[in-house]
Amino acid sequence: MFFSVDPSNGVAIYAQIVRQVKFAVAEKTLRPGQLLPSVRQLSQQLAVNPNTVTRALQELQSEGITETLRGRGVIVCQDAVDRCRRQRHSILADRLAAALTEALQAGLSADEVRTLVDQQLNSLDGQIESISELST
Amino acid sequence: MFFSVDPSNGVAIYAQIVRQVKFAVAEKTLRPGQLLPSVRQLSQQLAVNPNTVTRALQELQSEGITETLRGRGVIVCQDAVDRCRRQRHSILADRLAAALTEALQAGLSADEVRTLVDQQLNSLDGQIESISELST
Amino acid sequence: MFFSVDPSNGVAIYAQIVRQVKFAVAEKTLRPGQLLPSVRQLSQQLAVNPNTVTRALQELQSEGITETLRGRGVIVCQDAVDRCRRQRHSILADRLAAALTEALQAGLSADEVRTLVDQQLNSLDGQIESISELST
Amino acid sequence: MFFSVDPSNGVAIYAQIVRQVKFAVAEKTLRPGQLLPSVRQLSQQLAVNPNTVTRALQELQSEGITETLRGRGVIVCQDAVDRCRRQRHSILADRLAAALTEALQAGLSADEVRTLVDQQLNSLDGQIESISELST
DNA sequence: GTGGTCTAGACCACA
DNA sequence: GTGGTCTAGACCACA
Repeated sequence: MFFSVDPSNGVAIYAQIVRQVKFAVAEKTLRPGQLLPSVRQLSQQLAVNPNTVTRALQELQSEGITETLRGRGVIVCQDAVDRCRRQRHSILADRLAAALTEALQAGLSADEVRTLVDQQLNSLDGQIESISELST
Repeated sequence: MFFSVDPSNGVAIYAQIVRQVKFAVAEKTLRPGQLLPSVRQLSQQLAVNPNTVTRALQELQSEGITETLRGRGVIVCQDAVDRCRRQRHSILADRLAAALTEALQAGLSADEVRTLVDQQLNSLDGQIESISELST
Repeated sequence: MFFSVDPSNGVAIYAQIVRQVKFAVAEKTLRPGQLLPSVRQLSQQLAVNPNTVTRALQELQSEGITETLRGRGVIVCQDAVDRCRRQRHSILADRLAAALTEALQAGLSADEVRTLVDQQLNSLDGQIESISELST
Repeated sequence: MFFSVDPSNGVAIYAQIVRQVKFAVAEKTLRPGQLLPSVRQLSQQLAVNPNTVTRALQELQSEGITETLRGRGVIVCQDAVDRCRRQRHSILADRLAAALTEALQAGLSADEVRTLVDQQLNSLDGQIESISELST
């Protein structure tokens, strides 16, 4: 359903997985107590090595977002939603801030940046809606 | 004068340097024929290992943006401005698009993203102006 | 100098490494700011795969015991000593408690256990002293 | 009656079951010819998957401690008592030795270890007596 | 030289 | 079927 990974976007693959899981928990697409897709499923779906998925799950577990039930799978912790919500905002804001800073330093004015953002939001918004529809 | 590097922003340091040089050329802050700061100066200014700067200069040279004058230093090529202008737009747009896509996929609406962008532009704009003034 | 690993003692190898590093920090054999042996050195010294060492270092980093200096190595955090001291006691006590519980449940009396402990301490004490001397 | 399992004590669950059966035989809590509790009973009592119990029984059978009577259940072999007694001592001593070695290597003195052992024996001893009473 | 990331694949414990 | 651990080895960024 919902995870995707871009090997060339500068963020480590395992970190992209970590972020998307947190986002899904914040969004309640993934609910406390719910089983994550298995390592094997995820690694196939993302076309990524199982160990890379495992690395992401280790990180999530060490942050107390997920919990392992031996032989059953990995579930979302009861108290993960709040933590994920708080992190979601700062993760997104940090990344946006980095991109915007770069644009301003590159000599664009704030207005030029706003225009660029609007263009992109319009085109992206359409794409993402259609992706969501596809997966329905 | 104008370069800065953020080791934790997901983009390799040498790539950040490459981008900033291209941006400066596109902006005419750095003009064809002009000498770049030396590897030593740059590495000190950025608090970065000289090899990392060298790596960036190799990249710029292989893309035909800069040229080495033996015993003198590294200069911007005559025909680099156009190429840098074209690249600037796509580099910034790609990075913004990646950040915006992530925000939309994380469940924010286009309007929420626009609000976030505005907040950040306002705060960043102030900071960057004051940085520019400092370096004047 | 000081790390050793027993692949067959029921505790995962990476966890044994984690514990020994914490113990060394608690003991001040390893001091804040000091570089750990490199992954390659440790993996050779312990006759263990480098990835296993890396796994241990990830754990230590996620607990805030160590910190990575890119290209330089891994150092002990300034505030790690207290945390390691507190953990050392509980790690040792937990493990001892498990072994002692097992002995009592197996039908030994408290006195029999004490005798067994004394025998072992006497023989072990000698061995460990001689190991320390060897490495001097 | 007497078995208990700790999923987080570093020893595989099936191995904990094997050990406790051997201990019970050594103690004559479980006598030659006597039927063990059924796989279902044991797995319920220990809150463990039946396959894990089965795995333990396979191990016991392959060591000649128990024997299967088709349609009746699993009984203790006639000659198991001596073997279990011999093993009990070495199992307990090995595990204690490992825990004590770790404590000494972690920098505790033999006296500090003895004190720790005494504290624990006192508190454990009480607990285990009360458990035994409960199950009477 | 340093650690970080990723792939490929083995074997184990548990359900 | 599930995840956990470990090995072996590649390639990258940075010092």
